[in-house]
Amino acid sequence: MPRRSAAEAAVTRASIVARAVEVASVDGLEGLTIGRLADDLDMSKAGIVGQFGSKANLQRAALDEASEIFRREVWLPAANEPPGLQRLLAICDSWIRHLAGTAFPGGCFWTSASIEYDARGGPLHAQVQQGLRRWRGTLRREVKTAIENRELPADTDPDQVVFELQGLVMGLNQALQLFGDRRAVPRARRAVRRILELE
Amino acid sequence: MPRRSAAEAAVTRASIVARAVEVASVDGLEGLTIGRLADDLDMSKAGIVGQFGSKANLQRAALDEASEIFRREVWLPAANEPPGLQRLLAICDSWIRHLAGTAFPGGCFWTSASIEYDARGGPLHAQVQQGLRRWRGTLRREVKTAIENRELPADTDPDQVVFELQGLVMGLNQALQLFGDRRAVPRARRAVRRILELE
DNA sequence: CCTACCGATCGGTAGG
DNA sequence: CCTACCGATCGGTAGG
Repeated sequence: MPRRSAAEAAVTRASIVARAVEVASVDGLEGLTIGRLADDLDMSKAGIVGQFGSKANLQRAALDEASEIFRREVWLPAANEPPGLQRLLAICDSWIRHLAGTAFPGGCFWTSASIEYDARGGPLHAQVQQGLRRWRGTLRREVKTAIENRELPADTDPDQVVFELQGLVMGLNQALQLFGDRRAVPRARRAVRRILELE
Repeated sequence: MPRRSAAEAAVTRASIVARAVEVASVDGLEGLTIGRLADDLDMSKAGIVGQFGSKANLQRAALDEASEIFRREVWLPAANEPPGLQRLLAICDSWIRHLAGTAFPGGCFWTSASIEYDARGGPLHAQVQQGLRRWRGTLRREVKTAIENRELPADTDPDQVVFELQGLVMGLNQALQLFGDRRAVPRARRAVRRILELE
């Protein structure tokens, strides 16, 4: 018999994950510790371990939650646009807005996770790789549709565009987080138009 | 009286720093631990602490060494080129070669350090910020010279170019490290030409 | 979800 | 640069 109802446990779990996302966005997923989380949330370490079984599961849950936030802030606002250039531009718009906003105190969660696990093995490496690979696929699909729609030049290379957009966003994140330079936001918007050869 | 000569101590110190750079490039500067380093080098923890005084000093030394490697691999090969577009292109060339090479097992040291400290306070935040700010200044100077030389269009925005180049390199690092995608190297070269409007 | 506890490892010190 | 040691914290378990 659990000491709390399933509903109460779910609320607790959600609050743990929310705090874990905040901490990880600043200190990294490897910087998460169960003890600090317990302290922040005024609960015992065992209470946290009991919910997730292990630190690795907690990290996975935090990455899943960050994923969901990204989907909500970046993909969903663009999902209703017509496929092709219009949706691609909407995605870039909400993507830049997402980075300029306050979703994560430590900046782009995926960029951090990518750097953290790009040279490390383990399950989190695979999860990060898979998430980013999927996002690249989403972008590539829209570029391809835009080419088919003749909204972009026929000789556009979708992989080149996706590559350049991904880098752009990482540069924006650095300018905003490391230098606090808000001028990077209009620069990023301008770079999007240049990458798509719209100016 | 030291137990070893100053020359011996310097050799030891250099070997510690070299290993610290390797470890930090994979696990981050925060992932460095004195104990692991001592193990890797078959020496005692006290031997390491004795050389640096504290973990923070060891991290600083590792970042300084990474800085020196960057200077040697990226700046020096371009330093003899005439200022302006030619030197800028040489820098981009050696920069891309540096990232595609094996200088650091975990990929671009500065990108990792930037992500690690962009939302954290402390002395390493300042050191990373200063190093990257200086590099941006170097790039901007070459862009400005290229404009004065009429090698780039008069309406080129140096800060825009620097911003885009910096992002490009971060994207290249992700493609190479997280995805092991060597096709990103020619893509990066092409993106340089696009950013500078040379194609 | 709590208290009480485990062995391992952390950064660092004392003293030679 | 070593041995021996410090208190603090790590992830995690036992039992309620």
